[in-house]
Amino acid sequence: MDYDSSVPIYLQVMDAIKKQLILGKIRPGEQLPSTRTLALDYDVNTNTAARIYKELELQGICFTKRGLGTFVTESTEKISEIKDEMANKVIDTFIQEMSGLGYNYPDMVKIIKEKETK
Amino acid sequence: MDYDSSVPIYLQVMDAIKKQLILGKIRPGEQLPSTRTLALDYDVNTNTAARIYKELELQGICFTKRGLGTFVTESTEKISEIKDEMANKVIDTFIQEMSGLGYNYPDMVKIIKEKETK
DNA sequence: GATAGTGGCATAGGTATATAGTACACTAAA
DNA sequence: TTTAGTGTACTATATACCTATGCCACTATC
Repeated sequence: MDYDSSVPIYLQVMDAIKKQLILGKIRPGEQLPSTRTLALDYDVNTNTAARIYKELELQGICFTKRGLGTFVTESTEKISEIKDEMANKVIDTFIQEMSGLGYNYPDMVKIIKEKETK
Repeated sequence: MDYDSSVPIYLQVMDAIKKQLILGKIRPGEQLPSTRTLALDYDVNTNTAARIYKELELQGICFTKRGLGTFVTESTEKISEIKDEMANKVIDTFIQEMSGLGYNYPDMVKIIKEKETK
């Protein structure tokens, strides 16, 4: 995985995991890799891996059983909630940025449709 | 100005200045505020203000006359170049993020049109 | 009980960002 | 020449992030 040096790594990995959850590549209730394995998978330090799970737990996305491992929430509602939340953030950012650059809604729609055909 | 703590301040101010340029609020060739004034305006340190102009100069957006001040480039082509560059970055990021969340082009268009009516 | 695998914690060091404060060099105008 | 305003440079400090390393506590299994 390539990292954008202007964004903390732990946030980028968190987003990557959340996307896997949203796309169904990780199922509800499923056990996540151990912190040490995650560290290897994403080429980060074990402390960073631990932080990733800790923050995801704060967001209600996973839970931890000490001595056993870390597991994804079983709540499908929570997962679709996360999806809406992430999508809204992306959309709002896009609209705000484009407005700031002088584009209006029809401009945005037009641009996206043009991109589609390419 | 409110700052997003997850993005370096100097980048956020640079973007703000570039937007003013794109929207015509700053004219080609116009003198920019002094580093000390910029620091006051944006509530940052003088060193950070100096860095902002230094980085903008690296991007060809402004130039400095020592002892006189910092001035915006007179090239209108450069300015429209910057606009295209910024817009393309925003658009590509949007499309990539939304695709990663499982949305396709028609979805995106639909969402934006919905936002417009609100 | 011993072992392996899990999360959790503590210490230390490095880098980037931002701040505070000070000082210096250049330019134009009084 | 003096002054005010400009950019530039330097040191020091603080914080966040990331890494490296080691150790401890819990759980399941042998």
